[in-house]
Amino acid sequence: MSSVKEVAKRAGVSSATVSRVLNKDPAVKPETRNKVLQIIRELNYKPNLMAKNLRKQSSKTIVMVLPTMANPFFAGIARGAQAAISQSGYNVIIGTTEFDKLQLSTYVNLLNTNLADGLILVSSNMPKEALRQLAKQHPVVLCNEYYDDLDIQSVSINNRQAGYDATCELLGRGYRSIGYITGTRESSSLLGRMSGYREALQEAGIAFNANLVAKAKSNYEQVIEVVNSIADKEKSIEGIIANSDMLASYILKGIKEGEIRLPGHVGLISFDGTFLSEVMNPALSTVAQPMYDLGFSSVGLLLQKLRNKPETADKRLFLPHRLIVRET
Amino acid sequence: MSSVKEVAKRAGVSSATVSRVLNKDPAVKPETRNKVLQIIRELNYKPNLMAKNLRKQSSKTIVMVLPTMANPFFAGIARGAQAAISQSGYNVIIGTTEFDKLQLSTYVNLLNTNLADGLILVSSNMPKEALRQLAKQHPVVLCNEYYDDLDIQSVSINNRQAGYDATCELLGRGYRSIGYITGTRESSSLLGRMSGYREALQEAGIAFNANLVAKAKSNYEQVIEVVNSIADKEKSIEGIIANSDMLASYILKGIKEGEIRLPGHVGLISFDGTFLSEVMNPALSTVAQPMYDLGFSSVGLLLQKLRNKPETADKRLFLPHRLIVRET
DNA sequence: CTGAAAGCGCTTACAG
DNA sequence: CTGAAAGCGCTTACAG
Repeated sequence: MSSVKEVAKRAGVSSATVSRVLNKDPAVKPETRNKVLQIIRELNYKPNLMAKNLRKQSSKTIVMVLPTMANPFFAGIARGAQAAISQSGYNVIIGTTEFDKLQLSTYVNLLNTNLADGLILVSSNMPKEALRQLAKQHPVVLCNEYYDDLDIQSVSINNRQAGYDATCELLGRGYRSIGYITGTRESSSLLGRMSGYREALQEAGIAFNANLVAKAKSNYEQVIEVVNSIADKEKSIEGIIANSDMLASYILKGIKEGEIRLPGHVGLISFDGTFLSEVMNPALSTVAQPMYDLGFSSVGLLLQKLRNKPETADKRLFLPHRLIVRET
Repeated sequence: MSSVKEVAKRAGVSSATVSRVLNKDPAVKPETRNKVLQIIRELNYKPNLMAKNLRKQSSKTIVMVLPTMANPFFAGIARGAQAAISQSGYNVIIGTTEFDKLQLSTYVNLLNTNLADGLILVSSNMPKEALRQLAKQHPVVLCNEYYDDLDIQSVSINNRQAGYDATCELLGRGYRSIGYITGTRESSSLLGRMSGYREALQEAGIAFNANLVAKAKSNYEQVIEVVNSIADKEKSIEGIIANSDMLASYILKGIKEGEIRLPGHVGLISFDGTFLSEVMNPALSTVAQPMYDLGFSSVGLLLQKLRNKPETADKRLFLPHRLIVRET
């Protein structure tokens, strides 16, 4: 493995000059530059970026932490992130917590040990205080979640509006008893959607009914159980909003298998708009999120921070969602 | 940000001693160690791993390159990889090529610039010669693919056997005209499966019919077109093997939408066994691959190489697959 | 058991 | 336009 030193020796110049050529310093005389470039080619020299990064005090690496890759929604966000980073000169370490709180510290440690320059937290349920502390010390961008009282840049859809839109669709079909199935995580996005849900109900003159709302872990058995328990309590249920395509796909399967006992036809709208929603039978009505753009923008905003560009005015970036009505 | 130097000063010792404490050198006197550890806690000192890695000439990072996260099969492999790396002291950069050949060089460059120590190529279609060169210079592990004449460690299922098993299942139902739909990529895994397919046909006394085999890009329209073109040529088609759950899900959708014109009922078996196969309606029969273990083992083998452990005897690790017969 | 010194491979302020 | 020297923050062979 050759080094600047070796290139320098062979080119008859100093290491400083080689470094200048490498960094496209225009001050270098053309002849010198060409000589150096030729030697670089001859030796097939590649700079050691660990050394460069140490010297420059930057790892040129960012971290994106997602709950899991098992949900295509998050996989879509990761794709957007990859695309955004690809020509930037940065690398991205994509990590998942798999819903295990301990894991997050692993990734935060990358910041503390100078292995990463910034962090994107996707659908993180990190406590607000911890988040505040973290963002004080390192560049952080939130994806999908946001806190009005925290000065952290975020990217997401307008969840209140999205919840409102989904509910209105079901109300528009004449349904008055509408359930809401969520995952087990408390989150600002869920709160937003729930407030839109309540708002739409209120406008329709329907009282909020806590019996119609329930949490389920993201596995088939739990979802079946939870939907049945709602249906048992509220025989008149006509519609269900599922907080993700994954949840909705389990519900659909449960209905088909006869394991979910619903009183009759029930309208179903989910969130995310992954390919799952297209491919299911019946095809899912869903509030599509711009997964790719969510990931892409998150990276864009973080890079902007890292490069000390003047920040965009808004601390919160809202990307448009889109209600897609299909068969459910 | 504090450094070993600062810790050393405050603890009244040299940097060397601080470093020894950090690295759990047993030679350090207990009193000294405790004093140092106390200062480390007081200052909340975290070592700069860029510096450490430069000195140790290892990035403690590996790269896993996958075709895309959009396919849950690859997402499953990534999950296994994450799990395997988590307690290892290494980090993994997970990259996707999104079927763009140029992208791969980005990740290979991480090796050349000392930003990564080793590489896992998942379902890579890198040309064999390039692969040989690469593996000469860097630790490489292949996942899903393998080359008998290349001395590179690999992890995969036994694709010949898997193709054989899938075909036998359809033959066992009495079908004699069985199609095979693949993606557009040439690969050793596909060749393996095809040879199992042909072997099973031959054993059943059925001549191989090239009209029944076709490639499609992984998008709905292409799959519809390709399946229809086979069905047009071979009116008697009774069974289809799809090279992935993704392909099969498009076929199912095409049938349901009436866009695929099949002569009658057709048996369908896919590969992978992602959650898609469970959740589709009808539920897919599939040759399940141990996604998680494929990712996990790939990382395990690469770490073994990096740590200079004596390598396991076999260059090829075959993990078991499992035929799951559901509704299709 | 511990320290002084060298060095990993870069970059850059300074001097000329 | 270019070089000598210092330094990023660690680790380790050597000496004592």
